[in-house]
Amino acid sequence: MAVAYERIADELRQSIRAGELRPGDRLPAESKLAEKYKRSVPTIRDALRLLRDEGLIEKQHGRGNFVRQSRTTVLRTNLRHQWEKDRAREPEPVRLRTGATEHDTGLEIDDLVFHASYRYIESDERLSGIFDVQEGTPLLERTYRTRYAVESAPFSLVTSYIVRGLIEGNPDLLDETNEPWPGGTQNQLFTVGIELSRIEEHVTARPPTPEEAEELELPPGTSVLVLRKTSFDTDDRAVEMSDVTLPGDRTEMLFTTPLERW
Amino acid sequence: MAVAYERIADELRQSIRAGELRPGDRLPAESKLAEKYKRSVPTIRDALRLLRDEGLIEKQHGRGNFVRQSRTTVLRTNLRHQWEKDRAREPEPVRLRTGATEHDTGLEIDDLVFHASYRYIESDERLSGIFDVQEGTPLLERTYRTRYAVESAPFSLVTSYIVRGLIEGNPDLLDETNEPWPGGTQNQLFTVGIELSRIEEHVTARPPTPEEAEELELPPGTSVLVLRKTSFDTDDRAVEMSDVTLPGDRTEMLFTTPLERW
DNA sequence: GAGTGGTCTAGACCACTGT
DNA sequence: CAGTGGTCTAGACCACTCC
Repeated sequence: MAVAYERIADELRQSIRAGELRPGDRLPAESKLAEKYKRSVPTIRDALRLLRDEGLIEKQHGRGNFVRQSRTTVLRTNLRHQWEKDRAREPEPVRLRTGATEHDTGLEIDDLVFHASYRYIESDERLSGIFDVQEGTPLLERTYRTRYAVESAPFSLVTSYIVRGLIEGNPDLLDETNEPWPGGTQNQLFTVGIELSRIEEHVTARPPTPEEAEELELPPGTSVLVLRKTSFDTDDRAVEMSDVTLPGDRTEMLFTTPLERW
Repeated sequence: MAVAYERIADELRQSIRAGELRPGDRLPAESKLAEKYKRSVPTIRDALRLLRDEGLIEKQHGRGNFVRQSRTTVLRTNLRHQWEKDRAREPEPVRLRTGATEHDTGLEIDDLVFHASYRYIESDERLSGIFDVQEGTPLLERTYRTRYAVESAPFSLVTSYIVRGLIEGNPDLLDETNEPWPGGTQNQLFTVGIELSRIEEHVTARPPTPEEAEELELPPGTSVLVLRKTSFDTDDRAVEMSDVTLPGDRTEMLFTTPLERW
């Protein structure tokens, strides 16, 4: 026989799955549940923690425990890369109209709030391995935050690295006040004569660091998806790398792999 | 000022990150930590739960709290699809030699243990939408578990669906005792004249259900990666769909997107 | 059997929310 | 202000591991 807090969690889980408790509903107060199940409040809290870790409920200090609503999910596809490449050579008015994120999500530019900051750093061991340069080589580090205008938490944290020497031919690329750059990184690279041939995306999931949980407003128990995107030019040289952190509870990724015909 | 259990967690986290506590090391007993920090045992346990949710420590009943070792991670790439397609028309001796998982991971067939079971079901609303068939259409449901020979937990739970009518031309495909089928699903489809043109993979992360946590031996607080793979034939018809559940703490996925040249 | 973590009690007081 | 969850105490007893 399962222990008390598991049994209580089972009963509440059942109520939620059966729809007796609907998304947004408040659960009875912890003290009420303690009376009902004839257990102490800490035991009730153990049961509720189980349900929270399963993503079924959400605790709100001073208000109660609520059945969770799913947040707006963000779709990210790998078709965006070809789309962005096609767009990179279009004239500025076309590039201004929409970006890759809007292309993926079907949103308008005005629905999104975007923030960028630039920093100059020197290549460390990890980045030197990726870009095949000596340690200490000057890099441009670009940090991006994107969120819905109507929500407070960003849905992606992006840190992008690029070898500074590659883009110095166009001083506009070194100035963060030019962000958001119409046409994105592929257009930026196009202005210095670089064409991409391939994108690699490395995907893992892990628990958030406390800092990530804070910034993404992640409920405890939620993972982050970590995507490392590396762009290769036509000489098969890594020219740009981005670390992308995405909230696991509201991100969907779609990868399409075409196959050669027999 | 942070509360007591957060402050204790911070100190322990710092010890782990600094390497004073190394992977595999046992932490002092909870009662010892309670003495050291002059707090009650439940407060110490709150601190340890934080670290467990961050994946830094692992609790072992009756033994102690241990700094976590990372488990063997499993790499899954989308290059495997083209590789599997190329292999599908090879003669059986070639197909027997190795499978897509071994191709991705660099392992030998003997390193892996594989289990399959078949079941006949009728199409529900969701599956009917994917395969564009009427509800109630007979489907073959195939369930797969794959694990390392030296570990007890599988690293993938796969449930695959296929419209039965598509594959009835080859009765061998309806018999689970023929698994593992050399050359995989793409070779199976080849035997009934089906060629794939495209694979879509839909990736999300979420907390495991209690059943998944049990089967994958996931420590509490770990997410699962959920991959829904849909295979399309040369008429752009969905011919096979798999739900793949992967442990988030030991799975890496690599997606390569080739770009058309200017 | 000694030592460990797991479950549980019956409270106390604090912090936050909404009226 | 009343009601809610958050933190914390100081124990008790149980279950598991290892010697």
